[in-house]
Amino acid sequence: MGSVSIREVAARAGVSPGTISNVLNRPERVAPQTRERVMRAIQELGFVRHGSASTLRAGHSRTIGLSVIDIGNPFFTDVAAGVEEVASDLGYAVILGNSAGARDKEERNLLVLAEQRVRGVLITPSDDDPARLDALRERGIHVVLVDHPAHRPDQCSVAVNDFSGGQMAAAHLLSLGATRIGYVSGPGSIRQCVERRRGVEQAVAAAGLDPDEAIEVVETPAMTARDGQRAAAALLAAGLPGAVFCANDLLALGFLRELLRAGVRVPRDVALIGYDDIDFAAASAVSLSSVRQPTHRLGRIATELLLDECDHPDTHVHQQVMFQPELVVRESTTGRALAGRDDA
Amino acid sequence: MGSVSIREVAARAGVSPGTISNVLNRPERVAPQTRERVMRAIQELGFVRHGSASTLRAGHSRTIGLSVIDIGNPFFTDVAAGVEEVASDLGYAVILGNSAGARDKEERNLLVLAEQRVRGVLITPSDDDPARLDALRERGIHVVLVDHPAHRPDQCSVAVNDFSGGQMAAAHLLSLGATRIGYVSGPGSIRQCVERRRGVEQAVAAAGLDPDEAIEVVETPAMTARDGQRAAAALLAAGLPGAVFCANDLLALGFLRELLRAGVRVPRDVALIGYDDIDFAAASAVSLSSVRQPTHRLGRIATELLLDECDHPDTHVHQQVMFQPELVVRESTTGRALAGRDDA
DNA sequence: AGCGGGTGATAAGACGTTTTAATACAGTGG
DNA sequence: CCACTGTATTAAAACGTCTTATCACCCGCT
Repeated sequence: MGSVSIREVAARAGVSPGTISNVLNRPERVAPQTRERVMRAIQELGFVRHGSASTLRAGHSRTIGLSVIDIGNPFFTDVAAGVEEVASDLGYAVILGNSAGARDKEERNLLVLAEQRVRGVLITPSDDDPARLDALRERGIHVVLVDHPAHRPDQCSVAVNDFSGGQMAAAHLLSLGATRIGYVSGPGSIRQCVERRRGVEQAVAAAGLDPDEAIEVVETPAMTARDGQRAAAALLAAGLPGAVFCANDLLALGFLRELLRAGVRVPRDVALIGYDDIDFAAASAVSLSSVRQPTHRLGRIATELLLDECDHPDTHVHQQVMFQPELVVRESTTGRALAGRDDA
Repeated sequence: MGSVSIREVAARAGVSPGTISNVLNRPERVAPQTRERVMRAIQELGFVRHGSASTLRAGHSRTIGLSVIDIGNPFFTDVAAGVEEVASDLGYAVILGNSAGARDKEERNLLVLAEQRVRGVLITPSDDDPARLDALRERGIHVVLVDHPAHRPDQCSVAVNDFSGGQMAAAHLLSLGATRIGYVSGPGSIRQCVERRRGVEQAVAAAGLDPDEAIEVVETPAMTARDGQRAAAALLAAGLPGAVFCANDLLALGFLRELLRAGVRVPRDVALIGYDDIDFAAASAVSLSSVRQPTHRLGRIATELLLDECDHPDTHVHQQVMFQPELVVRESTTGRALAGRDDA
């Protein structure tokens, strides 16, 4: 039942426990010969450092938390993959929390992270309330916002311009001759949904239309394909606009599916565009136009900022990074079959 | 800079530190009135238990590890969602590791988990070598295999019959009149791929064909859509069989995409079936036949087994759970448009 | 009054690591 | 031969919690 401690390694190598610790944490301070001997003892005994003891004494861990809204959404798994790459490279482990859009779940997850004394947290907040995050910061846990611009200059964030993305999507639909746009939004509490909507309104206004009349908004409780299906059913009953913009691709794919099931032709009867440009968007029944975000980079850069903040708190300067999204046009808004991603 | 310790809470509540610990861990042993007072002190001071100190002293944590092969695969995120639900309910946190199919990455992740002194590990091994897992068990870390049947009776596992699934898929293709089947396999090191292939061989033999002649195998380095696309390109060059079975849906979706791009009609020219029945399978350009697995349950049950093993080691009995997969027929093998999942 | 049993709370010693200050030692220049 | 500098190592004190044994107290009973 082998919990080998630093002590036994020390005995085996004929040195003091402190030296083992030095080999582990500042190898350069210990003579090559001793180092070698210690390494061998570690190998032979199968020693594995007790992370908790280390964290307890050192006052901080080599762990960061990642809190996302929906781990079932490829957007977030792409982000997570980017996070994991960087963290892993710098020797940090990642604890993943899925808030599923529920505020209390998010809160529970953050509590767990606080208990684990994570070094920092990457979070896509499920609402706009900064109180919880300030509480973390007061505990000495660094926080970087992901896919959410920081309001204040004393914190890091990495985001993509959602207003602009909404504008692009709507402008594209308008350029196809649409005069009425359905906007399938996620929960009104999610900032991204609100921003994209503002973008739509702006584009509609710029086209000389009245936003109140030209935009039909459907709010869904979450942002899954199922919610998209339901939204489509609702709009089919209420009167379908000739152009629809869904706040993410999962919604759009569900929406599309319901339309096809009902015999609606896309894009002939309805032009449809999603958001995120997840991999599956290009492969759907009618390939889906979308607004692409640099997902993977989002994760990478957020993690780099966070770990810089953790490891070099004195030289670190807070940054609010803002990317620009990119319109990707496919069949669902043009009818041109197999208009694929250029990099595919 | 608020690290409030149990000590300060004790002072505030006018009791000893030991009592705080009791309130936290065995509330029933402390008088309701004192408990109340302590709770208030905890609230007022914003105390958060130091997980590492707790783990160090108690000898075990409230954390489990989950190691998967590809977090970008919806199959695994579905599993992860199930895991997270159960773990969270029982007060456990989940540390997620993505091996990306690489053995050394998996090893690194397991090391991190061992350092964190996780209570147990749920793992879908990326190869069939039991040594690493035995090493974990020797450290007192419980291990449950996910999507991988245990060879020995002294460990828990939750799996789905891959042999049977491969058989189903192949039998289905054969029933359509195919005489030659392409099998797009993932890496040969992955057990699931091998089992499914064995199923295919069995089905082919049962149909009176010679497996060596009737089956064309393409091994891919990983199991992503991109690999599927490459496989399709390869088979297009080498001569496409009239029926193709991909070892998972990501491969199949990529495969499908490349076929359509090349002007091949599905299912008329090629019948195509995938595996896993991820959500996106039903929504693809030509909706994808697949072999459905009870993904979410896989995660839930594996976690229940693991935590039972952790929390009740004396009464726990090891189980090897084996589910049966289910054939889901859609357009890509029948041409019947919009043959959807019955629950959609 | 004395005794036994039960309940609640406490004191103090771990747990395994990191870190600080101290020590030993070899080499160098005077 | 001494004082000094540096380098390599060590001893010992933390870190915050849990836990074991102990203690104080009250109640009811003889």
